[in-house]
Amino acid sequence: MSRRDRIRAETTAEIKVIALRLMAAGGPGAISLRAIAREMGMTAGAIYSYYPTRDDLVTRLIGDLYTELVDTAEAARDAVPADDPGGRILAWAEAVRGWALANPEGFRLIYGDAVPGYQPPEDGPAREAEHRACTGLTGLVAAAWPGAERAAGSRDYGWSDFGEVLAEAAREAFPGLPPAAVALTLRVWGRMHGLVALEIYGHLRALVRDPGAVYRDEITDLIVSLGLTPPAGDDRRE
Amino acid sequence: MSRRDRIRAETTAEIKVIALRLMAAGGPGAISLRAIAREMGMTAGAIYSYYPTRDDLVTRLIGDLYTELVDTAEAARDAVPADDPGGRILAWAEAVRGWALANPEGFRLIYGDAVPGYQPPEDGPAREAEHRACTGLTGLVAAAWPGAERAAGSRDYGWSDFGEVLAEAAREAFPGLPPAAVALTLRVWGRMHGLVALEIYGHLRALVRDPGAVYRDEITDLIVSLGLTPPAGDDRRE
DNA sequence: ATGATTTCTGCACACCGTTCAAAGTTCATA
DNA sequence: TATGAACTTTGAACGGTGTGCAGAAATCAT
Repeated sequence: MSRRDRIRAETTAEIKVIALRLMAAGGPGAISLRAIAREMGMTAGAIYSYYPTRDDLVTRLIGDLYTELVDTAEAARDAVPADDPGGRILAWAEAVRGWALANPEGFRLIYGDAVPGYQPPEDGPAREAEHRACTGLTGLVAAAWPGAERAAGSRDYGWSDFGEVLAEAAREAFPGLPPAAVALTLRVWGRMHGLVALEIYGHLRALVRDPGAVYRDEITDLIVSLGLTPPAGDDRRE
Repeated sequence: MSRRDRIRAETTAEIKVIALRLMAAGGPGAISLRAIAREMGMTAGAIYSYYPTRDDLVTRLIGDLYTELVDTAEAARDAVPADDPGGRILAWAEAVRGWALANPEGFRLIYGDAVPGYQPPEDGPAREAEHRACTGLTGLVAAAWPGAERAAGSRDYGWSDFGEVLAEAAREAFPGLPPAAVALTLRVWGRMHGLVALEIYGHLRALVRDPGAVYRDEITDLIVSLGLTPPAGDDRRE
């Protein structure tokens, strides 16, 4: 690796770091090539040597952030013994919410309108992270299977109901798991996502004092509905 | 009402209509004063006679859209007899999702990043519509009470846990309803919101062929968890 | 040391929201 | 009906944005 390659890698990374800082400070809209270049003592045009366009930079950012989010969730899950599937679900959910609260702009970048006109690419690190998240959630549901079967509803799903990538991955990672479990996984995802999205976008701010308590109730109910026993948290508000 | 007032009202409305069309066509980011003025054969500066700033226009748009969404949901609910609370919940949920699919950019405007740097005001039509939505949902939960009590979790909530406006409204509209029911209402909201948000923002696109079926399963499960009987829909996929 | 490759500048273009003086228009009133 | 006030619109300006491109500058391989 030549000296120039090293410097190039450093510059590429520095751009991303500054972009992240700008985003954390002023929201996704504050990510401007000119502002980045200004902080680096460069001209805006110079950035085009590292990222072909602004959206590519945003794409990379989303990939990094999503990966970080999934890393956090996986780590939280793995901190709970595998023989406590309910605890693992709660850990995952709380990790996601915690990360979202700590990185609200990151959450918006991942799950909201990144930038006006931004179109997420079909693949790339972000999709890969989302795939990891999906697999992780499927694992949580699989750990509750077949006890959770009664929560899966009576509709009969087939593998053809799902995208090839997801179906393939689910069948390989969790042999014997029926398609209905994957549908349930998506519902679990939605359930973990809903309240956090509302909270991050400020829709709960004026309504409830401790959104975390409501979220915890929701996840606890989710765990119970999967036929698992939720961790014995104190039922009092924090 | 003078002639000038009439023309002014028409112009004010036309600006909003064009803004809506631009948004539907190119997303929230396509709402530009210059583009609006261009379509109206005016100059951008002229718009400032009608809206003090661009964000005010967006705020009005959000108010209109949110009101439309809540109107739709309420109408769908009222089309189901009151002695079928489960059916009313399903109707509300499906109406919300249907509206979101028909107006994805509107949904983004309401529940996502409207525009980079946009800060939603504390009050206004949007907050009022959100308040109506909240009340509507509380009504749906109230209709399931006290049967739904077991879904409310064991945490003990007090009225002080909620915003004054919400607490006041809930106590007045549904006397005797305990605070725990309001917490449950927020959870119901989150549950209705999660999958729709994921779908609108494209996170389910590559994963599942018929997100509507999964959503219906989720809402059905929600209805059951409230101790109600869901409408007897056919269990087959559409 | 030379030639190729990469990086960066500086300028240009087109777009954006916003402001403002001046011109144009409408309206109420004397 | 004439006049003055109120309102609307223009057009230019300012500062901001992403994006291209010619050419200068720096770096690297040979």
